[in-house]
Amino acid sequence: MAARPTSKTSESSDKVSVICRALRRAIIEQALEPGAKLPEDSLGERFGVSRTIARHALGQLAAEGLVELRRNRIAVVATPSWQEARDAFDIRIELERLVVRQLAGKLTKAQIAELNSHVDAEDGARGGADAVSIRLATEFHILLAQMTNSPILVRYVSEVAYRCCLTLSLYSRPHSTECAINEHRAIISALAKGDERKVMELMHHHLDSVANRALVAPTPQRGRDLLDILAPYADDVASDRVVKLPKVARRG
Amino acid sequence: MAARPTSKTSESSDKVSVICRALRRAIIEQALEPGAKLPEDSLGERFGVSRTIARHALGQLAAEGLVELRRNRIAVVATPSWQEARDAFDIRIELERLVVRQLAGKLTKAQIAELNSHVDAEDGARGGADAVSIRLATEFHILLAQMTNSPILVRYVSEVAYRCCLTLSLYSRPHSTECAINEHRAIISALAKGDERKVMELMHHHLDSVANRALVAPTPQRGRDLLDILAPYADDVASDRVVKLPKVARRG
DNA sequence: CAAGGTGAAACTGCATGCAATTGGAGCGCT
DNA sequence: AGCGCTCCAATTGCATGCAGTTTCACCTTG
Repeated sequence: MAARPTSKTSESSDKVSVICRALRRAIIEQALEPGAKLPEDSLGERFGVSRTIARHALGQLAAEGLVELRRNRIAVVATPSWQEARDAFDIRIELERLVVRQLAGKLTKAQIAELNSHVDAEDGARGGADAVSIRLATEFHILLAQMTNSPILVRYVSEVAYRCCLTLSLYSRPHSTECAINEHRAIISALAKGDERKVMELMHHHLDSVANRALVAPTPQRGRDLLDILAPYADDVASDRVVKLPKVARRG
Repeated sequence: MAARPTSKTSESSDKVSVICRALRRAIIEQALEPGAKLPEDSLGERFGVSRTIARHALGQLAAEGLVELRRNRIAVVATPSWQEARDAFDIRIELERLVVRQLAGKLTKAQIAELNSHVDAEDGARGGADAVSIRLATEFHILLAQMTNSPILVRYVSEVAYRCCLTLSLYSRPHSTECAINEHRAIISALAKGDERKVMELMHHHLDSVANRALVAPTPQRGRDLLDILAPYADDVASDRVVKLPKVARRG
């Protein structure tokens, strides 16, 4: 069970994939906030490709849930509801428990070293920008998933982790990354020991506490803006077209 | 918790989405076998759209893992390895346990009726084509997922279920759908009773037995064709380009 | 007859062009 | 000012065109 052939369907060095990666990163580092507009033209211009390609990339990202695509409208960075955020974390917990269950006691020394050095990097970035810390923390989980050698699992864990990352920028308050790092270390050590139960419990607790720390409250009223609040009520109206709102402060 | 707004990012009535749905269905009903070629031109012609659209659809399906896309080559219906099939089922088990856990004891009478009538339909189709039985069985699981009102969960369960469906056509022997139907009924009844533990156990057992019945053996030799058998050996060669095979019977 | 080379057809990768839709600034009316 | 209307720039939806790559039938050669 040393090494399975790695890639197959995903992410070659297509221009499309390049743009996807760039946007994904920009989104999880919060350079692009939820709701940010992503016009095909501008994207194409910025990346030096035609609209066709930019459009295709947006399609992929929409499939991953990072981007919202509405017919005839400018694509925007996704703005998951609080409930969706919670759902994403629930799914993530199950998937990552599966990851560590498969990994417990099966890691090579080299892999453990790789994990440790990643956490060291997380540690080193503690003083820097929040965005980088978040990205590194996310990448730790993806790194774990990759060690299962299961492309499907990698894909799902990555996707759901990115989504969670996205929600952090919406609902999170300034957080201390410190304990998360310690939890990462604890997980590595339990993995090395091969204690399956323990590591699953650790991962569960880790993600659950991240979720609880991040997703502060059901936010009954302080949703992002009017549109979000009214969205459910719009179901009765013909399409998803809201009635027509008086001018109101919108974020850029 | 009556009804959350349904769609958002996914599957409007784009031409692209239409094609995706059509192909997805064709694939899971095995009208398109794994390995079948999907040239953009032909697709476009058949669905009365341009290559651009067909291409975009293929991109989406590739993101779902139903189609394999290799640069400059004709897209083909995915041919998952046995290991990937097993991985898919493992993930599916976790996801669907999550589904029924969320659903236990929370279904309305109408929903239970809907589930029952679906299983009746499965029952009715027992005499007919295998393809239809398989599709209906898969749709039962997707129906369950939809009742969670969690779009993310719906998406992942659907995707992974389709993938599993695909693997069935590769590695399955003629199977009896009968017991699967009974298991579906048992799940409904446990859901209605609200017995969370029981229903999770039932679902686990159900999927596990489907997987074990389907994924017969590591299939050391009887892979689909020469190319598959040789694929691992091709890793040493420069790219993924196999050495050059003597002419040999290929399907198609 | 098998192995290898060759050219045309098939196909993909990508850009561009055109029609249709949207959104928002500006204007007039109250 | 507030509200509604109109019209134009911005933007998307989609088809088509061209260049580069792959595939495959056919032909040549040993």
